[in-house]
Formats: sequence, C-alpha cells, structure tokens
Amino acid sequence: MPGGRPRTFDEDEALERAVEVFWRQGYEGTSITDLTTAMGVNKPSLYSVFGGKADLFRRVIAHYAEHDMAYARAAIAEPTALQVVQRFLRDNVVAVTLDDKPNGCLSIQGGVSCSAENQDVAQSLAASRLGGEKAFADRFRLAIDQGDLPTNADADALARFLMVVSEGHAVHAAAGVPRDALQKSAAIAEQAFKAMTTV
Amino acid sequence: MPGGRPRTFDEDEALERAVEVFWRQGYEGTSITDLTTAMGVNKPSLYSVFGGKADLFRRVIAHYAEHDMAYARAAIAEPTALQVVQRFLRDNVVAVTLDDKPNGCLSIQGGVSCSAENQDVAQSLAASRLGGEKAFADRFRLAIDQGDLPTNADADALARFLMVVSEGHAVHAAAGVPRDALQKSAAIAEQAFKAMTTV
DNA sequence: TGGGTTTCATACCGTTCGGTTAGAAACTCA
DNA sequence: TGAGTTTCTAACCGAACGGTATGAAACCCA
Repeated sequence: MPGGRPRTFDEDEALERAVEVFWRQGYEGTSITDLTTAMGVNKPSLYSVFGGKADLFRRVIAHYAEHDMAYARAAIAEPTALQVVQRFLRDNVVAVTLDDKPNGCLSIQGGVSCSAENQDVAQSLAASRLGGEKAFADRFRLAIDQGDLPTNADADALARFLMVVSEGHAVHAAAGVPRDALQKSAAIAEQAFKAMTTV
Repeated sequence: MPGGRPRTFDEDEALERAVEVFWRQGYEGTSITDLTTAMGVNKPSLYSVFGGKADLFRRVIAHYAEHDMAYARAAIAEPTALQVVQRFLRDNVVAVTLDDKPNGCLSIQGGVSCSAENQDVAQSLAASRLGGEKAFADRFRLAIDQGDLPTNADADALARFLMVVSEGHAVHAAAGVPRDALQKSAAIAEQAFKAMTTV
C-alpha cells in the first residue's frame, strides 16, 4: 500500500480553522462551503477525512474542550475553593476576549438554539456545559469536606452561579464588550462568592 | 374600497406565534415554512402583511421587548437600587422559565452568532441588550446622586454584572435548568450587589 | 517506467431555502 | 347580481444547502 497523492492540508490545522468558523458563526450559520474555504480542504476530502458536518462538529467540540477550555480544568486544580473561583473567573474573561480567536465561547455560540432537526446539537452543547458545572460542584463539595468551605455552603448553587457568570461573560464578549469591562464584572462575582462562603 | 376575502388569521396572534418560533429556534434555525405553519398564515400573506423574514423578525423583536421584557422596565422603576436589583433578578428568573413560553430569552436565543450574511441580526440583538444595560447604569447613577448608593459605587460595572447574570440565567434556562435552581444563583448575585454597595 | 493508491478539482445529485406569480375563492358594496 | 377588492391555494423561481460520483493528477514502490 504505497502512499498516493499528498494532501494539501494539515489535518490538525484544518480542524482548528473549523473550530474558528463554528465558533464565529454557530452550527447552523456555517455552511460546508464556509468550512472548505476556511480549512483549505476540498469537499470530497472533508467528507472522507472528517465525515459529514455533524461529525466534524463533534470533533470540533472535542478539540475546543481539550485546548480552549483547558483553563477551566487548571482552575479546578487550584488548592483552595477561593483560588479555584478567582482563577476561573479571571481566565474565563481572558479566554472569551482573545485577540486571535473569536470573541465568546464556542459552547454557547455554537448553538444555544437550533432548528427542530438540529436540536441534538444544542442539547449536546448544553449537556457539556452542565458537565462542567458538575465538576465545579464536586470540587466545592471536596472543599467543604476539607474544611476549606463552611459546612453550610451550597456547592451546587455556587457552581451554578459560577457557570452562569461565565456564560454571561461569553455572551457579553460576543457582543463586543472589552476585556477590562468584563474584569470588573468578574470582580463583583468574586465578592459574591466570598460573601456566600464566609462563616 | 370594499373589503375582500377575509383573513383566516389574526395579525397579533400570528405575530405571537412567530415570537415563539424565533425564540425556540433562533433566526437562522427558523424557516419560512416553520413560520407559516406555526402562524397559520399562508406564504403570500406573510410577505404582504409582515414583509420578508428579516422584517418579520424586527417586528417580533419589538413585540417581545414590549411584552415579554416589560418586567425589566418595571424593575427599573422600583424606588431603591437594591429593590431594582432584587425585582429584576427575581422576575428575570421567572421570565426565562415560564411554562407556556420557550425557556430562555429571545434576545439571546434569537441569534448570539450568525452566518456572515446575517451578522446584522446578531449585532442588533446585542445592541438592544447593551441598551438595557445602559438603562440600569443610568438608574444606578441616579441612585448615587440620591444618596441611595455610595458615591464610590461603579454604576456601569454593577449594571454589567446584572446583565451578565441575567444572560447566564437565560442560557441556563434554555439548557433546561429548572426555576428553583436559578433562584439560588440569583440569590448569590443579590449578595454580590449588597456586598459591593455597602459602605 | 508502470501499476497501485490517494487526493485533487469539478460537476452533479435531490432537497430546501427565501421569495414570487397566477388564478380561484370569498368578501363588500352598488 | 355583478364589479371591485383582498386573501386564498398552488405552482413556481433561482440560489444555496448537505452530500456524492467521476476522472485526472500526484505520489510510492517495484
């Protein structure tokens, strides 16, 4: 099995271009032509290498979660609950206002609402966000066990509030609100966390 | 000018149906067929009465702002800044989790991101949200002038935080998170406001 | 150099998109 | 009843959609 005609694109680079297109335009706002143009991949190759639009989107989501959401996992690994919150809020604001990426968050821009036939896209994105929320809740429960947070702290509610704020920042960033403006909002959210977890 | 064949639909009712479809599926996720089916209006009538899809969407947004966002104007009219915040947060959570309407907020579901040719839809929605934020900021500035809020309060940042939380609640509600869960998040946001405005 | 293999560019598939046209149907008024 | 008006149903428009087939081009290996 010799090696045929060489590809004119790098698979990983092409995938990253696809991430940006879906991020900027959402699932339904992105056409195959948008993708082939941005990725530098011709149509038949796109289908043979990445599968159809829905398959490609799944790979895009996975790539985004691994690379562009790494800051969230890093935040969860911080030693104290307050540091978890501080780092997540700070890095989230940075992540949704990067110069070389679309503003906002793919998990939201990708499709908060879709046509009837693409409801599964919106639902899978929603499920992944709620998965992140659960990770924070588990982290806060651990903090309660460790005495890092008071026993009357509501781990679920705190995690939910944290995700709510990050989603709001993503929506705001997508609307063009600059980073420093979001940082002030994040500072207020941080105060809320402190107020709710001080004995 | 006698009156020809009678319409089989009521214009206001049809518009309200259109609101729900756009609310649930977004601008780009909604087809003309989706609209004519839900509205009970045939295609030529839709075009003669409401204009094209973009014109209809503008009327939908206006109708939504007037009826489904009335709670925000009512909140701003409350006598004190804290009451403004409390009422807005509480009524917002209710508004995004109504049984007889889609979950979430049309201003976000309508299109946080669109294809290149429909960027104006996303931008006009974003602009209207930021307009609401400015109304809250003005209200907080008034409160500072009246001595209702401390002089070192940051009216812009507080308004932004408030809108961020409401947007996050809308995203969460669209994902199916129930009302009581959002109310706990809103309670935390309220604590943040108190912490930031206590002398 | 010539078979085997893979990707290339291009044309094509049926379907759906937003939007329009043609003519029948249902009303008011004289 | 019949002229005038409006909305109805239904067929139609070009363009774009997601996805596929075809055949030439570019590689490896013998």
